[in-house]
Amino acid sequence: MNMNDESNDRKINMKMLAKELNLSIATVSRALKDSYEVSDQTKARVKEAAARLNYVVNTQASSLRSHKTYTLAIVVPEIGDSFFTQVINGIESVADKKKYRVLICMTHDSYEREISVINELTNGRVDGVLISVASNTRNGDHFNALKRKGIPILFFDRDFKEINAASVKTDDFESAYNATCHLLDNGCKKISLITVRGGVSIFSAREEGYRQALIDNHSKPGLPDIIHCANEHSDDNIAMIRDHLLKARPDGLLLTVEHLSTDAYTACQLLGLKIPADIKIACFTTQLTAGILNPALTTIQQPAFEMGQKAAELLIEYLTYKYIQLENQHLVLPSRLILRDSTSLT
Amino acid sequence: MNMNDESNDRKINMKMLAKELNLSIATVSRALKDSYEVSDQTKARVKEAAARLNYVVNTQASSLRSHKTYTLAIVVPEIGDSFFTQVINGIESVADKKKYRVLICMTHDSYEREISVINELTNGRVDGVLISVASNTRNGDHFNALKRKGIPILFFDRDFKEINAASVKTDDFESAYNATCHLLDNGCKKISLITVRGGVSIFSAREEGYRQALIDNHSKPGLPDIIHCANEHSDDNIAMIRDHLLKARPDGLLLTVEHLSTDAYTACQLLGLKIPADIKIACFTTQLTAGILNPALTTIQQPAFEMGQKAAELLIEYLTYKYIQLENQHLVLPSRLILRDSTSLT
DNA sequence: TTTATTTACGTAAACGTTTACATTTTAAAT
DNA sequence: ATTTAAAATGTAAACGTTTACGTAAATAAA
Repeated sequence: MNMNDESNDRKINMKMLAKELNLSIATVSRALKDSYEVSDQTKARVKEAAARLNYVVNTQASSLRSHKTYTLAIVVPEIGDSFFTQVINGIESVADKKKYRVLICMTHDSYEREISVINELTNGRVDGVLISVASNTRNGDHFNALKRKGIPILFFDRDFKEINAASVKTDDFESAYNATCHLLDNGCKKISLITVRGGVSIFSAREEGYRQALIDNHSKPGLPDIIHCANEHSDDNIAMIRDHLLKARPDGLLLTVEHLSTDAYTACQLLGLKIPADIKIACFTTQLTAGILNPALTTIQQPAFEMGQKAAELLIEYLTYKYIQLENQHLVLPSRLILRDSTSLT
Repeated sequence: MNMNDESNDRKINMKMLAKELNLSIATVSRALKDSYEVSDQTKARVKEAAARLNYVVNTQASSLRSHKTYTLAIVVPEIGDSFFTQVINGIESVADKKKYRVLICMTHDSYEREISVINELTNGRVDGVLISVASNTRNGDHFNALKRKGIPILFFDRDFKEINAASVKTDDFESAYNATCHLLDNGCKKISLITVRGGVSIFSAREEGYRQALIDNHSKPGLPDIIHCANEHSDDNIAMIRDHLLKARPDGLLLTVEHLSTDAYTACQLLGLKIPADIKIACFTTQLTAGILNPALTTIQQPAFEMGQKAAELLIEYLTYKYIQLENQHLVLPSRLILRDSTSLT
């Protein structure tokens, strides 16, 4: 590698390509975009030179001028959650095919951070936003601001119902209902729901499914029994669950969110409770490790990857041909109840 | 909300702010950046108006002009891996403080995708790149191209040794050595290493640690015994491990990467092998679920979050004050061996 | 008072694209 | 050969910032 290499490589733009080829910048730009206005021969020349000189378009200049970024924002509470990870992979898989990029943003499940993340996105960095809202989001002004700037929004999994926007969700009510029935069928008399604080609709839907299953099965007094944890893995959660196990003595637990499985298992361990003999547990999660836990965990497995795919397809469809009425699109994908040892008959 | 709101909100830029305030665009720009060239009174007026009108700077225009993006790229094989997730969170935590954003890119552990991701980043989208290389990356031209464009690069965890660049890693040799010794101490006579294909230096370092521990402890013939899996969770891996368990009959396994734990546990289950009675297992992982597996898994826990923090601090330090010689920075952080039931004496 | 310095602002040229519009070249129609 | 249409290219103005440079007003130094 000589000094020439070094200096040549520093910033090669269309102007240089144009000079190299004795063409105007306009023609170079069009050739690179396969415009019908430029001859095949010129296209070939331009592309050859671009490849040879390692030219890569400056997306900032490009989108500044064209108002198109070919980028989708994905806003999630956390990426340390197998569900969101799989959704992201689903989104990325279709985005990639359609020549879109993704910008992953985390809110750390905080309403305030969500506002600032969304506000940042109003500046034209992205063409659209796919979001799973924070559990304590209590107002949708930031979403409306985004919509008013003409940036379409689509909710996946956790939506915010006051906002009129497209959504892709799972059948939370039904799957919680079915899981509760399964626990009842396998002999549970006293099932508690362990869920998280915050007003996210999917959690209330899961709660409703749990309640309805109890009603339909003539549950004993003292039920429903619901406790609310923090929406992150924590020692407080373990203590809270342990106290509940001691006081209420449930023989079944339905956990509404992935990270609660570790806390619930730990609490049972601390008390010497045997799963499933003393207490049966089912959890909403997509973690692959569920099958090798002690004991293997019965899960309500959501179609996370597919959810991401559907969400991205919908949004990109809208961005490409504006003819679909995005706001009216509401998809519901079915979850699967995967039976494992943690709820088996003893 | 009336029609006025709707239309007012659509695109508010510095020009409009300037007109609203009877100032020049330059003064508005400077006021928003707290330049010493503008009076406190004017700054206050500008900021008030900006807040009132929901102005947010167009980062594309800004970085196009200033050649500063205040964005770091994080390039990882996968985000569905607790280690990378935690590193990302570490990076983000310090980036946030220093007013940097992060752009997360996945290579899906493919050399080809890595090239295209890195090439995309040469166009000025980011100020620097933090990367953990794909396991089959066999050439560093794409990294050199990036460096030649003046974009600094820093490797975390998985580096590419032919490239002269900063790195933040863990003590792979020592921790593999210690884990192997621990297995030997607890009675293992025949320990196999389960690792992944590809020429990433951290895997060879872990392999060397394993080898050296065997040598130092006068291991039996037939050792070292090493098998190479695909670098993703797969049924092939399970089959491969099962075959190995049948043929070689090891009484100890050292797993070099997180996702192998599920495969190894599953393979043992299939063969009816009891952990730790029949076989003891230790694994490099940062997963929280390790403690509730069946049985709880002994882990070499890497300081993932801290690694992210250190990496980001180093890179941002360099970007802010160019006086440190980035390429000469090589940090090694110690891992911790967490003893659990999967390797306990029986 | 005059001159020098400091403070606060304005002007205008970039940054690297895209694209409406104009122009030239080539081919087709008369 | 002339006119008309189509194809290929060029010109120049945007997109929304930042910043070098210039200038006027206010203050300090002479």
